[in-house]
Amino acid sequence: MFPYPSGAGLHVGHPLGYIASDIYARYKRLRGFNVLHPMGYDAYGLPAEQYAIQTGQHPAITTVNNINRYREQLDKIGFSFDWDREVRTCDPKYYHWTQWAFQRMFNSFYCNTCQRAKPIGQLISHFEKQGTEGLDVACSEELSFTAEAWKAMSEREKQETLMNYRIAYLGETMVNWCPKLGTVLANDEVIEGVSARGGYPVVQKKMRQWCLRVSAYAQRLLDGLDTVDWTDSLKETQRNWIGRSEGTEVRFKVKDSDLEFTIFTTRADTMFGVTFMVLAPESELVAQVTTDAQRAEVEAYLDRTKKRTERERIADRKVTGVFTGSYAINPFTGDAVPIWVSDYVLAGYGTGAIMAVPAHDSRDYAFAKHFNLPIVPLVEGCDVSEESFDAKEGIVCNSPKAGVTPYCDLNLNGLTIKEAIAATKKYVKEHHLGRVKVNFRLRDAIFSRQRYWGEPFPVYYKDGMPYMIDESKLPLELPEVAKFLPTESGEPPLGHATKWAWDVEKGEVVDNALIDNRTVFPLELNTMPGFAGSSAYYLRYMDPHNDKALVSKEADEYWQNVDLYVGGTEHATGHLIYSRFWNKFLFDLGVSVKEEPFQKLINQGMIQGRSNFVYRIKDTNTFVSLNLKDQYEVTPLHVDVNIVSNDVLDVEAFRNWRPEYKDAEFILEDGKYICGWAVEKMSKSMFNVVNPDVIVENYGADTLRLYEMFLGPIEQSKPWDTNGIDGVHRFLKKLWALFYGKEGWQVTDAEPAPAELKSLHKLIKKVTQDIENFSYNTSISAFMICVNELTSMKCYKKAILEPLTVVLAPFAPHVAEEFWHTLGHDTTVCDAPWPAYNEEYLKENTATYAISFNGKVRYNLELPADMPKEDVEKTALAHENSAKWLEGKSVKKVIVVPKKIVNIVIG
RNA sequence: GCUCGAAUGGUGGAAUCGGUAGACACGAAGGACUUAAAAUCCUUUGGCUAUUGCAGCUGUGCGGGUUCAAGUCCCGCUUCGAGUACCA
Repeated sequence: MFPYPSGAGLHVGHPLGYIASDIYARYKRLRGFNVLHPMGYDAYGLPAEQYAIQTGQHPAITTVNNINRYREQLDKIGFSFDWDREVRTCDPKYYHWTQWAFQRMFNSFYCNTCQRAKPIGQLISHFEKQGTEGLDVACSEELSFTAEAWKAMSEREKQETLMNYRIAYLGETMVNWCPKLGTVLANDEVIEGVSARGGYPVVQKKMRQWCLRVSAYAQRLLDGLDTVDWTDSLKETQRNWIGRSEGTEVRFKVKDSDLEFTIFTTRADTMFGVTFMVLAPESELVAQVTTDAQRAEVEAYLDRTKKRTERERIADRKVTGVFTGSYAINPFTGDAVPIWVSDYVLAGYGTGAIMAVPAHDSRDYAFAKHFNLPIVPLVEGCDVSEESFDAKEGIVCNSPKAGVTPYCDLNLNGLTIKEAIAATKKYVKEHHLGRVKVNFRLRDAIFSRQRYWGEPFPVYYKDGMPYMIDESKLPLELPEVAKFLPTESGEPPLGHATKWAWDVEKGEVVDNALIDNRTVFPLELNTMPGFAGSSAYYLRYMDPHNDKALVSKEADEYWQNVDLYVGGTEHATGHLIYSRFWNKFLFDLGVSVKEEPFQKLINQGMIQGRSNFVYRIKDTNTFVSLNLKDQYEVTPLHVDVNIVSNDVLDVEAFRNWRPEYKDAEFILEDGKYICGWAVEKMSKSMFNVVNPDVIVENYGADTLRLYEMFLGPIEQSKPWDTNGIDGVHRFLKKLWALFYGKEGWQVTDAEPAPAELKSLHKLIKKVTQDIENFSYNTSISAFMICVNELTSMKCYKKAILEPLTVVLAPFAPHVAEEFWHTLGHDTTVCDAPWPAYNEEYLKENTATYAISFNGKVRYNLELPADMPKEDVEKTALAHENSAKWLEGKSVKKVIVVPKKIVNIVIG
């Protein structure tokens, strides 16, 4: 995953994933593969713009500076990136194709029957021939009109109608509005009611916004997860986010009225236990069903809920609601049940109306208890006096109730819940009471941002409706503005641009003054969100300089999709959903050859900071060492980890660190000041940031690479602790000592001994297997063992060191390169072939068997390695040591385990 | 609440199919070399009891179970982490 180049530069945690993929890339190259290992920058984003607002510095300048700093830092670590393929999302040559894809989405609709996107022209001809008859397509709302009605529509009406079907569409939707940031945010950019960036409050607001019909792809996004090699937990996160739910829609008539409305339920089996209905406050039905007697009360309630922000609703989950005065007729019982309004029903999910079955739904139960509504249990033997019975298991009863004349001929009594759901679905279908329906939690993505630093939309407005500028005129470049803030009239920052109008005839951007709404029209003022540019960048790497297409057919067919993608789990419900959606759309267009963009995904863990503390005695400038601090009243204070070594404070450095500590006094233990420590986020304010540049300067790039990998499994989050780095650094020095003795270069051409070959081949085998499993930390252990063995055997023979150098190359490329030249090669180590290991060398002559009795190991026995199982058994039983364990007992059976264990079971 | 994952020495972590738990590394203790320091090397290092009996017992969050054999499998808990949350 390419990085967002932030102003803080890289800390030691950022390169982790890049080191892991670099090792894999180098390994695959050594095995003879053509590897595409690229790098680029996700260069549009809020921080550069916020910085611009504060300082006036143009975000483009900030961004370039940050990129240069990133590049400098990355280069120090020695990555084998193919920099010729670098992409930057803010480069017009790049966002040309972001805009292009958006236009294609605008000009497409989603056909549910064939489960793919199609050109909007096909939809128009369908309308011309038969209106909406026989149409099964993704849409914002179900429309129904005839061919004649379509033809009678004005141009504007037609455009409005098409909006309902386009994959990129302008929609009037409830959005997450962040007043502080002055922009809307996507669902994944809001966490617990506040913005992910900055933590500012977010409110719900209705706005006309560009949206992407991601929901149309919900089923494919779900199914595709079965075809990719990702961790189960990440797939599970995406499944939850997509939230497929199979259920039934049922129509309820309103008593004494022509009105009817539809509810969605996954528990069709509970139709006989409905005791009231609930509408979402935002539902249009509320006004229609409210009786005059209740009107004042209902309106007061709506008013109150509107004022509550998302955050307040989360924080305070009191049961609230109001009766509308109307009743609905249950189509299964004929009963009239009251219709209520409550904010526990969401307008955005299902139909915005529910049937309440308090006996079997905890939320309905709480509501019923609060307003004293009846509760009818429907499962044999369940107790609903204290809480609802939500489990989907048991035998149905009371459906219908005994002794009541049946209203319909459906009887669910005696069925299991599963059977009852199926039976009800069947009944609903046959009697046209509703339909079987699959709902998804996944919503369409809101695609407009009221910001400056993002891709401009290639869109102009005519008669209030959006039109795409000609595809051949792309890219539409981001204009200059005087200010990066919203305008006085509340328009986005692009409202400040003076040259931001589109001349259709000339096909170019012209001055706003020329707008005449005949040939010159105003351009869109919103920009695209961060995920626009980061959704298809991997395709661009395959063919980065192509100005005719996002990617050529040849390049795409050659490289296909990403074999190995490395990045954090924090993108599970953002980038990794959008990217999959975007790629599936391009797949439908025939642009991408693979339906899933990322075949294998590895989630690298976060590197946390390891903070150090000093303890100041209250009201003094005296600091007390960790293990003596309990004798005083102390305040723990963060101290810069760079002046602490193995938790021992450099007292002098501390006095010089900040002026207020110049005269600090210390209470030491064993002559040292020991600091406390804690694992926290790596951040400036905790003084625990470790810069990779400093590590490279002190130990070299290879030590940094090795240590980052040695720290633990890639997937795991772990604190950075510079202390352990000496271990891997020592390993490199020992290896160096094999090549260069005290008298210098000492590699010989002598024939290697069997023990030396064994050591080498053990290493090659282990490293080969480990790299394939991304278990780099254990590989490095294997290197250390091998080098220790070779050192103790004083083996510095070329036949051993040469293959060793090659397998080391992915991990420590600089050192390996140096050795490779020393060994007399004028090629680079990257061109070497990966050495094969020979099992012959690994074979043992003798094997040590652990002889155990009833699972307890008692003694060891040396036997020839190729001794047959039966002979091992006999020898073990016959051995003199066995006699004392067998005394007075009989042998029940003997088990010889491949791992050289003989277990003798005795009675 | 629901879903998923994890728990192993002072620390990071090994243990691939159920087969001698603690590889490798850090830290710590002791020693060699050195005027001294750095660097390097050697020894010890889960706990307990021994240590001129060189071994024994115990031990992978807790309680059970399966098995000749469990860190690993099964059942029931505890704690921590991640995701998600009036989704009907």
